[in-house]
Amino acid sequence: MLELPILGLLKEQPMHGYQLSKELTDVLGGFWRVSYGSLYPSLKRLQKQGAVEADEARVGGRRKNVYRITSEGERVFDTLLQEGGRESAEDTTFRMRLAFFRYLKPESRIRLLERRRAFLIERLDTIKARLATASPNADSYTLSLMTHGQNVTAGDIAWLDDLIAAERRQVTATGPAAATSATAKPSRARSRTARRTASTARKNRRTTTTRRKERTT
Amino acid sequence: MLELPILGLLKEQPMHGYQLSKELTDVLGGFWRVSYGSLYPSLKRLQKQGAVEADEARVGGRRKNVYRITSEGERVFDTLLQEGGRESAEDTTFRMRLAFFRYLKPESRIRLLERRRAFLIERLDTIKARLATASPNADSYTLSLMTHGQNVTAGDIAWLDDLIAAERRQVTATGPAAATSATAKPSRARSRTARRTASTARKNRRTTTTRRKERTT
DNA sequence: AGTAGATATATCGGAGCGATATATACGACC
DNA sequence: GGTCGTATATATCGCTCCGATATATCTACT
Repeated sequence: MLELPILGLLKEQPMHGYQLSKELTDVLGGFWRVSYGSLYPSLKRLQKQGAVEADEARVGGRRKNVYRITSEGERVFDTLLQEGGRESAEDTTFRMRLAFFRYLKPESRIRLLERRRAFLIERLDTIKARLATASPNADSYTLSLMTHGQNVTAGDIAWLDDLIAAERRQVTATGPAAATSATAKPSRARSRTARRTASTARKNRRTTTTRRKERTT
Repeated sequence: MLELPILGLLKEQPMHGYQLSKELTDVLGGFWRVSYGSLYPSLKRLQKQGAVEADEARVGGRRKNVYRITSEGERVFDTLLQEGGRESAEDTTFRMRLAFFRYLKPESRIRLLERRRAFLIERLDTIKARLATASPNADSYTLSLMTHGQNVTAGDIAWLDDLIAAERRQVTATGPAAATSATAKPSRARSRTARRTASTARKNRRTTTTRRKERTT
């Protein structure tokens, strides 16, 4: 899954490995920090797969392998952005996808956000069930762990609800049939339309569909 | 670090691999789910290291390797519980430690809680700094990711503050000089003293010599 | 008798990680 | 002028973990 953010960065401009390692740290907002032991093998895999191509450059006596994404790579990127991904790294994978959400059409964004939401609801239910049954004889620290996990999960769901609400608002505002915004992003700089997703909302969640449960905290 | 929860469970009672895989899922409150590809190699490492010993049992025609912790294993457990651990898995490692906090003295608990707190404060500062500098030209989703990360981290810190306060209250209530370990934890750890005398008495002769690899069969 | 599912151990290939090796470039300090 | 520390840059080693899969046996139901 490291392939996803690598290709995502190479979509913006060709880069060499070291530069990628720096920018990859930023792209998820400071979590994540890649290791060279992951990055360089990953680049080789992508190269063998035909998703990237390397041009050797030389600045002074210093060698650089400048990678650029191919059309095959673009296809791989689209696939990774929307599908698959191992469940064990679900949280990380979701963050990676979100970091490149600007390349998705609003409907796809909503689909992924709701898939993630369903996953978290399931996790929340698991925790609740466990808390309900194992409560009497459990260790107090484990109990605290579970309660905290419940709160965090509920908070994550509320956050997703905000994101979903913002996307829906944007779709209906732009016109439900238009939806072209994914194709022509100039660079990583924001699209003005999607800009207020994070800041607004918090008041009018509870959209149209069957939402209840959570919010307990 | 999988060794920590394995030894922690074996401290309570001897178990075979499959049983461990079940209980390991519980021990962290439903997060974590171990894989056999982690568990069995991990058990072999522990065995080679002398931290656990296996007794082959047979129920009907079915073979079981029942593992029991050694005194060396107890020492390894204490070390793992208090020190080291890779930074990349910091979150998971902390959860594992917390799940076995009952084996620590209150002062050690407070020390670990505050170490964790310092780590999270640093993470929070990093996020804040990043938000302050990269704010104007960043992608809105990345921004949202960082803001949410900031909130979650702040929540974690508040949770830790509660845990620390609870520990301190308990220390001063019991008497600052008393500090007898687990101090009235009703939890799952009871009745271990009797069992431990039996098992330690049994293994004292084996410690220094003839560690003959493994008990293959 | 047949089969579905739980119990039980084990290994394979692959991916990520921390550490480390090997260079070059460049400013700072003495 | 030398050299020390830091940043740039690529690459690999050993290890752990993971998902998937193989191989059995036992139980329960059909």
